[in-house]
Amino acid sequence: MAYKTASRQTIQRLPLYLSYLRSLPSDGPTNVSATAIAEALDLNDVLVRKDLASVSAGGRPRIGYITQDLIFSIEQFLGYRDTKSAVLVGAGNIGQVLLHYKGFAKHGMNIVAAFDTDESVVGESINGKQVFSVDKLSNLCERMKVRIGIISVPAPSAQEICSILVKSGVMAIWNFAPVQLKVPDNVMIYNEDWFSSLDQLLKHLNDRLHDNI
Amino acid sequence: MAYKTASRQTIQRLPLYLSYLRSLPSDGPTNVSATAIAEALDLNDVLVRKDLASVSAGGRPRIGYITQDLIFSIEQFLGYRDTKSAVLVGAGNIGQVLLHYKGFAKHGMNIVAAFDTDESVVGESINGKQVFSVDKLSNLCERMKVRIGIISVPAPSAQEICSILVKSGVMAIWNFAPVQLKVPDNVMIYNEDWFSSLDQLLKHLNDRLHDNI
DNA sequence: TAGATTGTTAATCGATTAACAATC
DNA sequence: TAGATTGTTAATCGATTAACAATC
Repeated sequence: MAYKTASRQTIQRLPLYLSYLRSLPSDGPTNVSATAIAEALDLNDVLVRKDLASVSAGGRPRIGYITQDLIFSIEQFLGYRDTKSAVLVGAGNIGQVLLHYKGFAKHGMNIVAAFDTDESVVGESINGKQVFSVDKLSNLCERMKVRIGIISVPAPSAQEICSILVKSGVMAIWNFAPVQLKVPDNVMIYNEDWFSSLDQLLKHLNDRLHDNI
Repeated sequence: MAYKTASRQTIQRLPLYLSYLRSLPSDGPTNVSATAIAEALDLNDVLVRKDLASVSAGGRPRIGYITQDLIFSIEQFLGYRDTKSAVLVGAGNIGQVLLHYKGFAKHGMNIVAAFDTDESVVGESINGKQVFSVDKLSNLCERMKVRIGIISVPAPSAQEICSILVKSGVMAIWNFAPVQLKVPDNVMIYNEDWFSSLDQLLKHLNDRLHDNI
């Protein structure tokens, strides 16, 4: 199969299409048109067609795409269809939220273990996931060939944990600590930066309030 | 003062500049060049200058910008310098994390009260913020002219809470529930969509793993 | 057939980068 | 002065949208 690529923007929209397609009634029509998707999501229809072209085998004029095939293609493209293991470090507030999330499986990610330094949490089991001492982190990652690390520790410890993860073979890090982590070029960092969207919200609100004086 | 505007991208970068500027040693030089900022943040220097032009009174050739003035200008532009009140609805896991966050004040936002339906939490105080029954939500928002609502309730209740907030005069909503909320055009929604960045991480990891076969 | 829909090619748009003159 | 730096104007780049031919 030719290797398909997609722009960052396209990858951001694909999950939207997926959730729309999944929301369609299962007893409804088996086909769906790019025009319909575009209208439902308030996007340009050509844009939708271009995005879908980077994922699917293509639709048919007058008919559109076969809904189920499209769902499958998007899931496959995004990698939802083969499960990847992840470790979570920091079983505090945010860590607990993540450990309780049920949606990760649908996205093809499985948290196999949690880690913390706090002795009172170590040994416990949260939503079926065992919490280990951070001492064990490196060893487990290497043994299980874990490629995804989730960092939900306080900011001051984040870099240290990050370095351990990288040394243990982790290739992608999902970072919830408000720190700019330093990693080698071959490791990907995704920062979950709440303040970024808050800042935009506040900026726009501010502008609106001033306009209305 | 002429009304300054900035693109969405610029607004996203301004907080980066701010955090870099704040990180500079206070006993160091009082000036900073766009070139230095650009290098530190791995950006193009002309880009930085353009961004700063939309915020500040301008720098001087050979000297650069006065660090403190620049910090002030960015804070002012982003609206950090006048505090806005917010209410938080849903004092569960994520809600607790947000209530404990200390950084909001620096961004000009203050959570004045929390709300929940769970009787066992109502009446309690989390990090100095009182938790009220949701019944009181509408009344408090109107009385205190609150313009920001933070939704951290489970997905099924999100739309209902959202409607109450909108009816009570809230103009901007920061949504942590994984739901597409419906609001009038004049209300701004900012979704904190964890899955979006997770999807990109997983997609890239997938591509990398396949490349290396 | 007529018309809805796809997919492609060209035009537009906005953001970034390059080139360069102005300045201290 | 020489050179670092700013800010502006033009070129480039990538993404979106428009126009349109192909198809069922």
